[in-house]
Amino acid sequence: MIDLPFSKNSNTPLYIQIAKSIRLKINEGKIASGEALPSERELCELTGASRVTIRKAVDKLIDEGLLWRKQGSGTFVSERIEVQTTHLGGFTDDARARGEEPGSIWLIRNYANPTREEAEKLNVPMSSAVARLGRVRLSGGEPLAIEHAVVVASRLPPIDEIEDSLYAALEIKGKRPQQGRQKVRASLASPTEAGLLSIQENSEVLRIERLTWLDDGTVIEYTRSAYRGDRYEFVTDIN
Amino acid sequence: MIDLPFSKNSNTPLYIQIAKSIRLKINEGKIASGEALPSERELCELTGASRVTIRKAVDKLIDEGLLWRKQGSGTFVSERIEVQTTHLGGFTDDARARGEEPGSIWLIRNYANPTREEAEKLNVPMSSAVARLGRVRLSGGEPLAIEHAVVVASRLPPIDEIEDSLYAALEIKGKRPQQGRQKVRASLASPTEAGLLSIQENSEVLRIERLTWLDDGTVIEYTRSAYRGDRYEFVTDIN
DNA sequence: AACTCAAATTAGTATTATAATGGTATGTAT
DNA sequence: ATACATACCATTATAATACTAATTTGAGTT
Repeated sequence: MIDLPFSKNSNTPLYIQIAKSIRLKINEGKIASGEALPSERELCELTGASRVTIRKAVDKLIDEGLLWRKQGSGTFVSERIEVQTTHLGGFTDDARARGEEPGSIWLIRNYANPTREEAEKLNVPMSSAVARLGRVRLSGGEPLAIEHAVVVASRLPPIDEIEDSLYAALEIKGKRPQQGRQKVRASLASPTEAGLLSIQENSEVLRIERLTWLDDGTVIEYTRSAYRGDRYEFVTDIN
Repeated sequence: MIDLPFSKNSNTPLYIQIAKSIRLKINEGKIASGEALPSERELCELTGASRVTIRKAVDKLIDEGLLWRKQGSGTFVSERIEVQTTHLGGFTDDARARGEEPGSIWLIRNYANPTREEAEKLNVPMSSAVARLGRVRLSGGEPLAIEHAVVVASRLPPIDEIEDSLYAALEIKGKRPQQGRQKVRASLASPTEAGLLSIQENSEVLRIERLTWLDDGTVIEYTRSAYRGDRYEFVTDIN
C-alpha cells in the first residue's frame, strides 16, 4: 500500500500536492509502467481527500501524459509518453511538466542560409540568415529525441545564449510562436539516429515536421525531429 | 508446467497481469515460436482465474500479434517469418519452403497501360500493355501480405492462367527473373490494407518495392507490397 | 498400413449475475 | 478557485454454467 504525503496546512492546493505525490511514486518506480493506480475511492481513503479532489489530481497527471483512464477498468500508468499533436509546447516544457529534468546535447549550432525547401517553409528569401539548431534531447538523462530546428536568425537572441528551451529564447524576443502545424510519420531510425538515441538500428522512430508562426502570420520555426518510437506516441483528438 | 505469477492484491486487472506473464514466458523463450500454450482450461487451473478472464488475456496477446488460435486445436505462439532481403523468391515458394499452403485472393487482374512511374521502372513506353496483378497473399489460410505487381504483358502467359505463383507463370515463358532490387520501408497500414490483412488500422506494415529483371537486363516485374509488420522481418547479413 | 468412428479435448458463444471501476451532476461551504 | 458530500449512471472485470462446433486421439477392423 502506498503512502501519499501532503499537508492540509500548505498553501499549495490539495489536488496539486496529491498529483505531485503520485508523480513521485511513479518516477520512483513504486508504480510501474502499465500498472494500475489504486482506485479513486481507495485514494480517497488513503488521503482523506474527496473523490472530486482525487479526480482533479489524476486529471492533471493525465493531461501531462503520465496516466490514462478506462471507465470500469482503472487508471493506468502510461507506457509511452503521449504528446498531443495539436499541443504547441516544447520538449523542455513537456519534460518539466512530467517532473523530469530536460537536457540537450548540441549537434549543430550555427548561422547559415536556408535551403530552398527551408526558405519556402519559413517564407523568407534564400539569402536570409537562419540559425541551425540540432540537438539530442534528453529527459531524466535519457535521450528521447533528435531535433533539427531552423529559425530566422533575427527572431532569436544570439544562438550562444540558447540553453535547453528554444521557446524560452524566442520568448525573450517576444517571438514565441502561438500557432503552428506539425506532421507525424512512422519511420525506422538511421544508424546515426540509432546511435544518438541509444537504440537499436532500425528501431521505429516517429518523424515530426513542425512549422510554427505568430498570430500575425510571421513564420518562426521549421523543425524536423525523430522521436523514439518505443517511448512516444502522438495523439490526435477527433472532434 | 509453467508458472504464471500475478497478484490478487494488485490494482491491475487480472487479465492484464496474466497477459503480461504469458508475454514474458514467450519473450524468455519458455514457450517457443510455433508452440501451443496450455489449454484455456489448464490456464484456469494454473491461475485460479475463470475461463472468461483467461480468454480475455489471450485475446489481448492475439491482438498484439503474439498468439493465434484455432478452434478445436489450440492457442499457438506466432512465428515471425524471416526473409533474406537478398533472396529472390516469390511468396508462393517461401510459403511452401515453410511447409505452409500458399493462397491468393485476387483484387485486380487486368491489362492496362502503365503509369509514367511504372513505365520508367519497367523501361517500356507508356503505350505498352502491362498486366496489373493485385492480390492478398495467404499462407496457411492467413492473410500476410498485399501485392500489386505490374508486368509487361508480352512476358507473361494470359493472365487468366496465373494461379498462385507469378514466378511459375513467368517460367512458362522462360522469363523468370534472375536479378532484382527491392527496397524495404516501415509504414502504417491504411484502413483498406488493415481490412484486407485482418489487422488493426495503423498497424505497422513493411512496404516493399521490388524491381526484377533477366540476366540480359530485360525488366520483368515492378511490384509494390505491404507485409504485416508483426509477422515479417527482413534480414540483411553483414559481411 | 489404412480406414472408420466414437470419445475426448480443444476453442467459441451465450446467458445470467455480482462487484468494482470511472463518469457526471447537483448543491453547499470557504 | 478549491473542496466536499451525496447520488446516480455507464462501463468493465470476473465468474458460473451450459451448450455448440472443430479438431485430435485412440481403439477396432480390414
